Amino acid sequence: MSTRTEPGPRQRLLDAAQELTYQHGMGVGVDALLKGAGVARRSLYEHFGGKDGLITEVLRRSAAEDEARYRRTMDAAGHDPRARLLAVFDRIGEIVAGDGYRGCRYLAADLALADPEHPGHAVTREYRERVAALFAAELARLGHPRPAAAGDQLLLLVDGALAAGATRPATDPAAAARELAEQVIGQAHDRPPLEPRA
Amino acid sequence: MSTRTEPGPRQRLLDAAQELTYQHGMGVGVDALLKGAGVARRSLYEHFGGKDGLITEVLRRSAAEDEARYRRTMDAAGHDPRARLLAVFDRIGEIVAGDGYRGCRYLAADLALADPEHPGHAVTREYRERVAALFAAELARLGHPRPAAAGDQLLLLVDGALAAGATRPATDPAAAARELAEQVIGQAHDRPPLEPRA
DNA sequence: ACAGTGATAGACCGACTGTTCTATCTACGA
DNA sequence: TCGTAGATAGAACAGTCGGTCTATCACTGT
Repeated sequence: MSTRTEPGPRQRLLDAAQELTYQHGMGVGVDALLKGAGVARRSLYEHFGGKDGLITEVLRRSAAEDEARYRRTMDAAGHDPRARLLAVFDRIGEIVAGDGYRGCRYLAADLALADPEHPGHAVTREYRERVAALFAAELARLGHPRPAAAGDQLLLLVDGALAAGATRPATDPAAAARELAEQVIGQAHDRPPLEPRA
Repeated sequence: MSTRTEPGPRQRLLDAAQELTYQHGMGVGVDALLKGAGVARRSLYEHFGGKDGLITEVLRRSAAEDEARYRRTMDAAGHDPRARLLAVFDRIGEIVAGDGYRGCRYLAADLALADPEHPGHAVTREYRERVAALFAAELARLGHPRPAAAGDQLLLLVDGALAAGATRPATDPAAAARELAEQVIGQAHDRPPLEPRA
């Protein structure tokens, strides 16, 4: 009955945390999150149980958004699986060139959350599986002999490009990854099916 | 005159910090570092000026060690540039499969040190340039038409494999990266060979 | 009119942060 | 033997951490 004129504390908290954890890392203080959201301290603990809960929820929402973005980018590229996959790397080029780009949020989260039991890890893991499956589905449509393995390769290229985009932006990593992605995709056409299940 | 029977506080501090910052991230407390090194509090500030100085020095030393390791791995593979480059990916496969593997230390440092002015960033940046140059030199020996760009591609594959090794170890990312590295290296010849090597 | 609900502000907590300090001990050189 | 340098232990600093608490305000439906 609200959420129309104003987002409400929970939404504001998620929005602020999504932005602040990305810009300043997972180490941002609770106070900064509260001030950024304009929200009472108590609201955080009532809605998310604590900082870890908030972070996990931020990762979950980001992952859903980013997966949807992948799908939209691919859909905008038409029906040809090859064009759809390459469009991903073009999009990554834009993202990496953006002003506020500070590296892949999920990789940063996995590296920063030292505790392997942190629920955030499960979120990032499942997100990667979904993206890899997204790629594999296109490759399967192309008749690729190893769609799953090649999908993993594409995800590796994506992660590499996102990492290099943060550390060596001058080398145009998205274009470099795109070139290699073409090789991966090309294996669907002019390469014999090697071994089934390598 | 010393350093023979016992490493001395400075060395012990570097050793402990190298280990602890990798295992628990850059967020480890000073107390943990001191306890891990068995060193007095004051020694840290006399030798390194503070935690940031220690971290920077740890990155510097790690980078020197890892660059030397790259060279050793390549030298052990003989003289053929192709074999020397691929040996790197085989080595990464071993590293990633190791028990204590927790991701690339330099990428983690860049993502964790939110302050872009932190001196650690310069260390990691120069390290990556040296490694990329290392690759480019081998590619030039192979007569690759774009050794610098291809060296960047190999570094992207390395970073992607190291990242995926931390987040999706079951997908054998080193092998996936190695396959793509073969494509990069293969461009040195007039015709892309396309001969499956797996 | 009134209780219920959810949000607010902000004091407060113990634990921990990086840092500075004094004081003591030990080893080496003059 | 004495002085100095370097290392030690550990108290203490102000600040921040994540989290709990009380109290107040605004809105809602009955």
